[in-house]
Amino acid sequence: MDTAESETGDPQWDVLVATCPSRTSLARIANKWTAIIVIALGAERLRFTELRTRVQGISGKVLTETLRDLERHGIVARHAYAEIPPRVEYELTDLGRTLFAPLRALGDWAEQHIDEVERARDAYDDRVSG
Amino acid sequence: MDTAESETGDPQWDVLVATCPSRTSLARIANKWTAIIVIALGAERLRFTELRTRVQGISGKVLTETLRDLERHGIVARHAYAEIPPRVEYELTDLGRTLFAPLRALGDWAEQHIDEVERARDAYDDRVSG
DNA sequence: CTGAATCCATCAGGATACTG
DNA sequence: CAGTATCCTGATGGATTCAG
Repeated sequence: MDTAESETGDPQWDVLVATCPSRTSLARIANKWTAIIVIALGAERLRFTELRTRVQGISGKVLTETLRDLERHGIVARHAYAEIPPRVEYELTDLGRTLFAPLRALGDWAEQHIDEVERARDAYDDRVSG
Repeated sequence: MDTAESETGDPQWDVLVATCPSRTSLARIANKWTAIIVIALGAERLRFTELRTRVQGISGKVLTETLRDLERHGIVARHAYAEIPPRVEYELTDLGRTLFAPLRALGDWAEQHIDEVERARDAYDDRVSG
């Protein structure tokens, strides 16, 4: 191992390469809201408002926009029911489910290493301002 | 399994919770440039210009700023040598190395699922504009 | 309830020029 | 070489209001 372009071919598709289309894809998934939304939808299919409740702190506008774009990228599926009042449910697609583990891992990292990160941050700020 | 707060305790540190400090942390790591930089540094310690060359498309300013913040979060270590011309090398800290696998996984995902994503995008755009 | 539309503040990030 | 300092633009994202 392991520069990842060793024997499978396609060395041109490398996120380090600026022109690589996977860059666009990475920009979409390596994102705070994407991560949190995919994590929230990992457990269960949710309707708009439930989702908004779980993903605390997100505005309706941003949730809508992010969901639209995730839908466009084939990561989330949108199910609208012609009822009154309207009901719209969101769930991960098969593709989206393959993304759950990596993003959940990222969320876990953030949760598990909080202390170390905060200590590092305090130490750094001391070094700089102190 | 597995809502992850099952038996280890600390259910309050959940990225879904807006006030959770891990949010800040997640925002820092779930980011395009962070992912690419950590991936680039995963293989080897690099000096500024080498890094800038590998992380194609990043401006000097953004690279500097991102590295500073990663240093502050304890993810990257900066080694400056008092030489002329100056030499500064960056490498992942121990903490940063624990972040490599999750972010590399995200990069791999982007590279491996490019085709599916692009197909989904085309289909979506057809549905909308067509 | 879902979400489109609008307005507005903030910020990410690029270009350029300059310094030790 | 490795930055810092400015300036500037477009994107991000929050708040609010309105509509189906």
